[in-house]
Amino acid sequence: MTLSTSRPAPTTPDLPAQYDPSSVEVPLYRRWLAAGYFHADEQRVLSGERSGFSIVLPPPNVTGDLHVGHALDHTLMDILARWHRMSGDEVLWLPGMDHAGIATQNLVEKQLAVDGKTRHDYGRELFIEKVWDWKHESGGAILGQMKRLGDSVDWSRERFTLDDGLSSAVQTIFKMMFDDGLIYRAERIINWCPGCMTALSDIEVDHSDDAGELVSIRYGDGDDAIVVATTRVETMLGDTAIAVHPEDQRYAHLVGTTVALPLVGRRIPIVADSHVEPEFGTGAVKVTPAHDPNDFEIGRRHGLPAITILSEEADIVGTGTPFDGLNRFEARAAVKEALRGEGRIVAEKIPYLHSVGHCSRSGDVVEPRLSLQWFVKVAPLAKAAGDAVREGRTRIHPPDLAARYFDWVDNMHDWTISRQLWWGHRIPVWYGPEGEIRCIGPAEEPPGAGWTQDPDVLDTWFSSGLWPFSTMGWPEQSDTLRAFYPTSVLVTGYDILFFWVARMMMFGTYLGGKGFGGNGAADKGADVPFTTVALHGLVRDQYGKKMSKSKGNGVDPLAWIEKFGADAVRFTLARGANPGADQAIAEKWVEGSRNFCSKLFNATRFAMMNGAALPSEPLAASALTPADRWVLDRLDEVTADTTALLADFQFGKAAEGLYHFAWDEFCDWYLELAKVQILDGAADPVRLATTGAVLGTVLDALLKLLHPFIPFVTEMLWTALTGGESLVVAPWPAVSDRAVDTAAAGWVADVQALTTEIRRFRSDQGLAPSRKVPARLAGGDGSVSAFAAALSRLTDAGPEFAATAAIEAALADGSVHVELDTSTAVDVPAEIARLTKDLALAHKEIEATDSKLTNTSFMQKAPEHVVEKIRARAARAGADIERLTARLETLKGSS
RNA sequence: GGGCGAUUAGCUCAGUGGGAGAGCGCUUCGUUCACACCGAAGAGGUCCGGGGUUCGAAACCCCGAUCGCCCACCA
Repeated sequence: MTLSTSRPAPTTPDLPAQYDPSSVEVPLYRRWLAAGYFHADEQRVLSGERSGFSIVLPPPNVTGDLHVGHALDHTLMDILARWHRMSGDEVLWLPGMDHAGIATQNLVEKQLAVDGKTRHDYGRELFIEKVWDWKHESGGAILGQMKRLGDSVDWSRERFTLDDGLSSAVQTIFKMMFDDGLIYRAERIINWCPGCMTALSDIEVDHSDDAGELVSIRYGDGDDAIVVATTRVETMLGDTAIAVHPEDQRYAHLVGTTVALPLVGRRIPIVADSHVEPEFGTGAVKVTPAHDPNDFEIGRRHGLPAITILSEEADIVGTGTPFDGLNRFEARAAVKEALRGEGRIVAEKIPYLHSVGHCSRSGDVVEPRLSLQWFVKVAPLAKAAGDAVREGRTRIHPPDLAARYFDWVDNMHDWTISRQLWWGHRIPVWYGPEGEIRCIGPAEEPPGAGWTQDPDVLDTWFSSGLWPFSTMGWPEQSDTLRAFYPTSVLVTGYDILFFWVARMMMFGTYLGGKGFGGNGAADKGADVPFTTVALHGLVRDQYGKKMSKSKGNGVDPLAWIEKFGADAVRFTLARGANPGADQAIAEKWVEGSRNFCSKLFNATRFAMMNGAALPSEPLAASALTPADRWVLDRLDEVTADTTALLADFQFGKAAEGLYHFAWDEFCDWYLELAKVQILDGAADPVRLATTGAVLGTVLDALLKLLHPFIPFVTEMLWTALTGGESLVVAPWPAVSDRAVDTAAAGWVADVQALTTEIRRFRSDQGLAPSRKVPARLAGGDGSVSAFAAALSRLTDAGPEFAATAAIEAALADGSVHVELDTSTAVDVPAEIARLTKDLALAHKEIEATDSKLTNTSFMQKAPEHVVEKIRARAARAGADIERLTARLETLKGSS
């Protein structure tokens, strides 16, 4: 359509002709930083001026790069942070990094290996210096990438898990737990990674079903012979017993006797233990207490010795056999060969799929190994962590994922926290000359000569488990803790519910139970580290497949940011984020989000060219057209919906709702109707001004609502539109107290329905769009003139087309209808076919509604609004049939 | 071995008791000045299968199938 040239000369807004995110986003972020918008002020909270809202960023590994999972995680956190900031909360979003013990040490060791060196060539002190050097040079690339994404974190509070303050927190809580008997040292079977040469906790072990070979070996001879099966043949060198079930009659006569261990010659007892399942295999099992957790327990019950036969490198050691020095896999073959030589292999090459543990870092097969390590006694801590969720002090969202959490906290084994590494928090325990042990707090002096500190460091998750409060200054009493602890919400993927969330809950509830460490800080509600956990899913590729390096289907979010803008990447991720559910992403979808940003840009620019501006005084209801009232009502609904959805962490639905309002309603209909009003308004300054004010009002609120999702483009447009300082600190839109105008909504619905019908008619008839189709209104009262004007603009109706046949489209009240003139070149057979099809559909609809309306049980039980809806459907279908039949007869008559 | 989730248009997914939806893709038409990163009109689905509850089921219950994920010390 064409706007009249008689309207006032458009003002050219201070906006470029086309939106280019790359030239806008980086400077905008710099401006935000310079203005200090992201800085949190404790005093505003402590004084009661504002409510505090806090999030700690899940610290990325210092070795890490921004991957698409981070981009999702960060986008959702930023949406919450920006939304709360606009809502008037004092927001603290605290960033930082994790030292990532094994990962980082491995990485630096690999660099040393290039020069043929190992960490031992440097020694502990120098090696750690080298890691720090690396950290300062190339670590933390992700922090720069976060800026590119637009994260509104408070950079002045950036923390690192090895910072002095955090180290002090680690040492403090270690000593507290040590003194409480919750940390102990013991010789246990632990997961040992021969590649990394360190102990691992359960969660650092990935299990996979590997194909193995089950080998049956005969121990003893003659009547005393007993056959056992194993997949780890080499461990027989460390056997110290054979176990059978106590009620297994087959072996009852052997229990209490001994048998010679093949190849070694030691005599080992046959014991009865109910752990053995008589139905499995031969019902007899070899017992290797030093290299199998079950066997260790059996050994303990029966007082069996544990003989270690594997070194830290997983080589056979100390057996006094020729196998000493072989690695475990060589030994497996060699021992089997030797046993075969003695005729002791009863069966072999039996394929057996069984679960094998692999180091999550190096991939090496983990070896269960008896070892002296430090442990956290988990049961009491896990109980408290579980209760906090059971009692609702911490809510898990979505709630069904709480089941997984309980599964974990209710079944966790004691946690191996010592690591045979150098990079990390060194265990604050010293050993004295007389075998004494002393745990040293951060304020204490280390003991003097003759004492040595434990060489091991703590599991990385020990320090990251303290993250919510260690970053806020604990164990010192701090205003930050008082203002912002416990944190408001923890946002993370459900995949680290066990790894991280549960550990933070354990430490947080432990401290909470002790009055938060007894220092009086954050005394209210500080019994949990966060009040809500909002879990999102994993990002997958466009076919729903998990992204991985080996599959080559991983994506680089930065490449997309460069190509389409950070807003586009953020909006795509937000749109796909349904609580706890995985989502797929593809470049095409990012492109779609970019298009949305462009659409928003063009719409705003156009509106500004046509006088869009914030009204200086409230809109006068009397000056508003039905279209105005409709769009303002819809804006209220969208504002209320968006706010409610964000409060419920329904990011995807919130984004979706804004997308459709902005594009399908505001751009597609209101802007088109506004053109009509501007055209008419050329002679009516009040109408012109009102339209500009409505455009300004809607855009102002829409840009605010979208700002948390797409902060850059909205900021640029909003400052241009309103001259305001920044959306970052602009107030979140409120729902107006204006009553919803249902008549206006009906008016617009009618315009939409009729417009669509007329367009379809033209399309079906193959009429060129350049050809005018007249749409004349018949009936109705005076208010119809505005309707007619709107309709004629939207459909390009014109006078050139003379009328004969008519399609009657009834309005809701039936008082107005539209006549289309179709005398020229109508494709009669095609039109008849279309009408016949529509008629059939209408009849089907009548059947469906009739069957309900004549159904007495339905009429008795169905709620009134449902019945009303069905009556309306029936009425509409009835009218359709009448109209379609009439037109069909006309057409048939003319052909 | 235990637990959880999914199955809706070609693809990715919303919809959880009352007329089958969105984005992308596809077909046709259109560069009349906000936007071709656009507009208009369309095509396309026995809502995995089978039972049940209900006036009414894509939705609730049961059984089954397929896929996926998590946990797990069965030699």
